[in-house]
Amino acid sequence: MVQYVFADVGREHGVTPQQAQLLCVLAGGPIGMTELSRLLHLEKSGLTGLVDRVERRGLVTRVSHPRDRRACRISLTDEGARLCTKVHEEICARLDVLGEAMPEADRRGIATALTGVVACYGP
Amino acid sequence: MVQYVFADVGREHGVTPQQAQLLCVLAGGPIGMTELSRLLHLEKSGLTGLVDRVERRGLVTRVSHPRDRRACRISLTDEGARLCTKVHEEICARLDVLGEAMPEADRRGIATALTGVVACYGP
DNA sequence: TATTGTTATACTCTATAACTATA
DNA sequence: TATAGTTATAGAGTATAACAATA
Repeated sequence: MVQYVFADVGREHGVTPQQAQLLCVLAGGPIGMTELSRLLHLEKSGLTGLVDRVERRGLVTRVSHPRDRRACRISLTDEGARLCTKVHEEICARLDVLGEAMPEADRRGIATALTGVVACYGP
Repeated sequence: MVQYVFADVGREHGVTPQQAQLLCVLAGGPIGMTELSRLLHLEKSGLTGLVDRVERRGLVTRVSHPRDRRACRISLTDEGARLCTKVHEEICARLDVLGEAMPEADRRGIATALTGVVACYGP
């Protein structure tokens, strides 16, 4: 259900789930291709195309690394950052609706437990 | 993380996440294309191709409806059922490992709360 | 030599629109 | 007319392998 919310909100803003995920990861600051491919569980070759398509829409740019001329870092443009914020807010709003079906105590319990799992096994 | 487990296990058995999901849905018994497209949040046109590819691998078959000659129902083959069981068990095993990071009480609390949410909003 | 990122290739997934056959 | 499913088309996602440039 979370995936469907992600896909629906993204589609309404003209981005695919993978593109939305890329934007969300970049919200924390620019990242290089190798690190991105690790975070997104994607081969670098596939990432090249994904970044190409999102760059073509003006949502990210490749910024060349000052000291390593092989490398680049992917950075959100202003438009990309705006879209990212909007999509993120909307996803959270719809997920909050799902959360209202359960008692406050359960919500907090789940948050705590899952935070622990992610801390152990997460990215 | 659940998605990654799903993808990893599927790949090790030669099926994509979407194909694995199709097999899992069919584990409950044969289903028609229209109903399947609703369950999988897929357009019928896309479903045709998905079923084609899985059928080509001998994991499902189209069974024609006895009374409505337009319709067919998709059914797991013996091989498909075997693969489905194996993949399902392996996914559960790996997710159990994640669950071990949290106390038994949390696990049960999450199961109960999420079951409630799915009952409200799920498929 | 190892690493960074890209290109080439081949499939798979997905949506839209137009279509066939049957009800 | 309405419904079940397919075909056609176009774009997007993904893995593998080979590659170029730089460290």
